[in-house]
Amino acid sequence: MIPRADPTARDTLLESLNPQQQAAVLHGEGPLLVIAGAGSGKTSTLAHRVARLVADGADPRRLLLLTFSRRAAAEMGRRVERLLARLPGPQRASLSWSGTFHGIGARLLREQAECIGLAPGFTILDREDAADLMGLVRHEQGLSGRDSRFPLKATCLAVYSRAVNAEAELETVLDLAFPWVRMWEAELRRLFAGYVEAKQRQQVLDYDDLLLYWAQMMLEPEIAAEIGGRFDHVLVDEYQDTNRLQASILTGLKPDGRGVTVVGDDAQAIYSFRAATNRNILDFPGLYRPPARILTLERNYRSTGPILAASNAVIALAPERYAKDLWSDRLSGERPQLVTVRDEADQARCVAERILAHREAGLALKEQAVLFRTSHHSGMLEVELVRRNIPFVKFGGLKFLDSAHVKDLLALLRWIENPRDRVAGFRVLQILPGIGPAIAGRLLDRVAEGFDPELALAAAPPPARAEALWPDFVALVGRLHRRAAGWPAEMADARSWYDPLLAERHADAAARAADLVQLEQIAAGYASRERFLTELTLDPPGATSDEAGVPLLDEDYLILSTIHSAKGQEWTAVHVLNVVDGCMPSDLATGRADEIEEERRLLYVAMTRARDHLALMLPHRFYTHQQAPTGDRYVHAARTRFLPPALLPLFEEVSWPPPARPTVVATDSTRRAVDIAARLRAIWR
DNA sequence: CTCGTTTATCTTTTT
DNA sequence: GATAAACGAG
Repeated sequence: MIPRADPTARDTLLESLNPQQQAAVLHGEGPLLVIAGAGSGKTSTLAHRVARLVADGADPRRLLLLTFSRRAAAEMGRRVERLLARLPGPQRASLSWSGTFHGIGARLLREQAECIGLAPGFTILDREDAADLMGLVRHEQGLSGRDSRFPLKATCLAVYSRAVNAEAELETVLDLAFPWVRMWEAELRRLFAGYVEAKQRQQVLDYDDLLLYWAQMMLEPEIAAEIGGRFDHVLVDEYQDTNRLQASILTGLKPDGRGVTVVGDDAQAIYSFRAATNRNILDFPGLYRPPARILTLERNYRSTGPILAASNAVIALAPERYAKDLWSDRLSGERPQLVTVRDEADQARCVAERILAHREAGLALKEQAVLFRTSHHSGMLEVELVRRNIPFVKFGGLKFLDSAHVKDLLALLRWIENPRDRVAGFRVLQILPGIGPAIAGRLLDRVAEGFDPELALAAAPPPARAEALWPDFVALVGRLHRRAAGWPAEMADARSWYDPLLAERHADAAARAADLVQLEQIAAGYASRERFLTELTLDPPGATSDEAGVPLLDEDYLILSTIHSAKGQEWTAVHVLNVVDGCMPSDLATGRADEIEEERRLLYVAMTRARDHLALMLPHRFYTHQQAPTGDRYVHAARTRFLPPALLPLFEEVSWPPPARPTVVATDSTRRAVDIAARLRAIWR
């Protein structure tokens, strides 16, 4: 039992908080719902609550902190650690149960595997691996080919995932979210059954299984009591982004709501495509007797008055939401800007220039961010930034783990860790020349039957074209299987086997080999092969930058991020790209009213990331990526429907390039000449 | 059977 | 501009 801390520690904790925040921090044992507006100190309040509980004697090892996204989890963990470090008294154990739902789920399942009939050595499929497995089953069931156009493996996985996460019938999911594959219902059902069987046979779990098995496990009264009893408090951040499955996990952990705190903001719900539902927030209070207490944080500490006014106006047009009015006393004369540019190329140039101007004015690149709806929207800007030597880090689109060579090497490790993992084995065997799907399949069958993959492979007739490489490969499998070299030395072993093959397979082998060196360095940071594989799939390196590699932490760099990945973050200056109809709302999401509402909240989230400076970019036309055989390339875009004329007075409208230039037709070539000059100068910089 | 080439289709956002 | 089916040469 940790001794009660003295009351002064408590007082110090509360000092920096406003009365509403203090109420949330001091609230006792009953269920608590905190509705926290953007920039209202939500994370901070939750972190303070944790610290307060510890100051009052709670054992930090008996606290469970859950979030949806990895970034939020990391941020929360950091804040709590900092606060706990400031508490007086002997060194305190740090939080041992803090992370994403998926991460914590993986830990609990690994631990409880025996009790629920799960192989403790299960491996986890990331989304692409899961899609590959879906593709395999899809092929086996004869759903490929024909004159039919069966949905792609990724689409199949999306449908499956949606059904699982929403705890909904396939029929309903198809009607609501995937009407264009409606006619395949029977085949999809059969496919999903096969997919689930394949996963179980191979002892692999996909992301959804981490929640699904966890939720199922919580239905067993004995296990539920044991696990729930480990935690005195369960705190969930970003509750608006949780889905039915996650809500049922929470109920399973703490049926009576004692010690449960959830924090969220329905105005920032942007994950309904993942089956997140605002019903979780709305229904939360009524789950308990007496109902949960509701506290609202409405004071915004982040943004200036004009930025907040514009953001509030945008969200105020949403037909349905929790009533909540954010206010700020951060005065400023600067309204957010609506910057009209000709096209995406100009948008890239303009944003780059404005960012440099901010930096000239003393604002570090790290204090600035560029946000966009989809990952590829930043493509042109990335080119422009590289050209101007502006370092940046991009969040949202993974490249490192997605690249073929990295996946190859990881597949090898995963297959050794779990020889029944067919997706991994399939991939590994086909690295060898002369081995294609058919031979690989046969070899995998042999491996699955035996206990020792080395013996199974050695007994197999070496495929003709792979004959020369075969003995080395079999020996490597044996060493890895027996863990001869130990971790992380096996990583080097595997890499030295793969390196020469890489040279044959790819022209740019040098760059790829460098990636693998980096992977090996990352691997060295993990205690074991199993931990490495699990944690890398659940928490992959989130950022990619240009080929130069991820900048060192102390360097200055600009942040590029999808709006989804930007949630919970804030910057002094924010640019939002493509605030036009077709991008926001995305023309893929203009089907149903609730989809459009989610896009509105997305814009709201983007705008409320800004502290002092906010610019929304409006290119007059933008390039659509080969949408249809109609071949239309440039689309004329209008300002997003979320900014109707009535809201324009809240913004300052500017256009770029400034209209000062005489409007001769030749402006085009003049400006191009200026760009080339800049490029030439940049060569020597 | 493998593997390179050719053709038609579909594309968000995250764990 | 990636993915998957289909074709054709070894």
